[in-house]
Amino acid sequence: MTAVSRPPRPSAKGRGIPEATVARLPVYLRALTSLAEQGTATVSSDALATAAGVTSAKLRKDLSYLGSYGTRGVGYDVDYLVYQVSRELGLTQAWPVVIVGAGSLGHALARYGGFASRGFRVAALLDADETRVGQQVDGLVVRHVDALQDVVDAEAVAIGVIATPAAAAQQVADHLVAAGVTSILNFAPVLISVPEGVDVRKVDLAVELQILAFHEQRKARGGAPTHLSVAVPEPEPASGPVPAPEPEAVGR
Amino acid sequence: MTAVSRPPRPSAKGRGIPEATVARLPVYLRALTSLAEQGTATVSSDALATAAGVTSAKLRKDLSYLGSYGTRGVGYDVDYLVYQVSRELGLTQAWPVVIVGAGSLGHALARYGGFASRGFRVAALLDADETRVGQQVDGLVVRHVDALQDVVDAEAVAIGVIATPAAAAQQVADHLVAAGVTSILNFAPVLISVPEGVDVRKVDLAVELQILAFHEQRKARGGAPTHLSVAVPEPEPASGPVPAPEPEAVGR
DNA sequence: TAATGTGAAGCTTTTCACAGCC
DNA sequence: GGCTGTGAAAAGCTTCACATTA
Repeated sequence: MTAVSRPPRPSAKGRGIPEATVARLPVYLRALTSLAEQGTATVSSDALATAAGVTSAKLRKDLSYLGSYGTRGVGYDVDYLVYQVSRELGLTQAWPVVIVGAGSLGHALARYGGFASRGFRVAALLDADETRVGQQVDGLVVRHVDALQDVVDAEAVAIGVIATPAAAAQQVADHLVAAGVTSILNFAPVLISVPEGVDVRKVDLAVELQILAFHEQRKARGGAPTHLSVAVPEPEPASGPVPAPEPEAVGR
Repeated sequence: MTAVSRPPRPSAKGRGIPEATVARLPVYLRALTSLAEQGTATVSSDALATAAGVTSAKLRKDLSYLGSYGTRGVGYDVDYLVYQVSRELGLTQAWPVVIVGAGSLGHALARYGGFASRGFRVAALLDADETRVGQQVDGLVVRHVDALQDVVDAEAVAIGVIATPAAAAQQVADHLVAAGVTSILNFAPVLISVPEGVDVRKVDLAVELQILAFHEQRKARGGAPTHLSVAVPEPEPASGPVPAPEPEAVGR
């Protein structure tokens, strides 16, 4: 079985914040930061939930895993909650991050402003292609991927981002792990396998679009969204494994 | 209450594929496509599950929502399953997509190869900045965002991608919706609100990194991952809403 | 015999609704 | 009076384990 992502067992019985909650904390943090910038001092669970796009019950339950940071009858102190959520997420320091792959995606990531403002710092932008090495990207110089170990050692990098083509992703992941990186954000459209103890998260543009397409198709049922077929090969059921005739009433 | 994303009620009782399953279908499709390219004709749930990074039980359960496309004692016909999953996702046609925002992210998205090969086609790359209009990106010419309505009408675009700065995102979303787009993939780090019936999915780089940071921090507990503090403001509990002294044994 | 398809059990997440506190 | 914090119920998702079938 391929080892991939291992969210530290959510239900470590009692202790531990549910994974679903962890995934929403960054959203709350962004909403809170925005409120703080607008000068809002206090916010109710209702108002914050609206700003974050969740229900107030969910928000309160989520925050309750961190502790009791609100005041009944009043709400939450924005600055204080920003601090608590940041601390919980481990953002009391700027994490150095190494990006491997200086193609257009790597460039875009390196130039992404939300990086610096939200707890991260690009320690290096690396590429295996000599023609890209030396390129200047937003004050950063593309270095050869051979420098990976040096970068990780010098800056105690724990998080790596893979922005290479799919074909190179596994090898890059191996290098990252070997160099000591223990968390990886993978933009390559391929499953990478890593040893126990290394976390991997995946972002796949096509997957997101395909999920949208699924729902879009259901809305449009009948009204063709485009003109004609283009993508998929043939409907041919191959040799003979097709039991059901027409796949309609799919039901359980 | 802000209307945001509305996954067509997963549990429409009996009918309908669970949202969690829908989100994995694209992953299965990618694994299947890869197997097909390698010339594999038949695959067991075990092998496919490994290739997709899930358990075989989950895979079988997921596929069972689509119908009975396997053969007991044998497995699944790869080509046939590719077709069935594609059809379920609505990928029997190439969906035209409009990208708004021709900054480095917009460029990267427009040049993303996985786009064309996985069911989508960039109908247009738009930007509000006149200095970007006319730029050539991979055979595509950046057009002014005023052309949005024309593009949507001419190519029956249903899906839009927002790759603008956060400040412009809501306005762009409004324009997309007004033009007739009913599915939006939002890369801007801000919550956009849209009317009922429009689906929104979000991709936020910083959120993904922050989730990784959370787990990374837990692993490293004790071993400082970097040198010192940089990001967050002050620990000051503000005026007086702090009930708990030290936030440690958070437990329920 | 080998591997799918699926009820049923177990777990996680969400929602409800209200006691408790400011 | 208003709003948080949280048990309890409901819904959703995953895993188990095995009857079923080619």
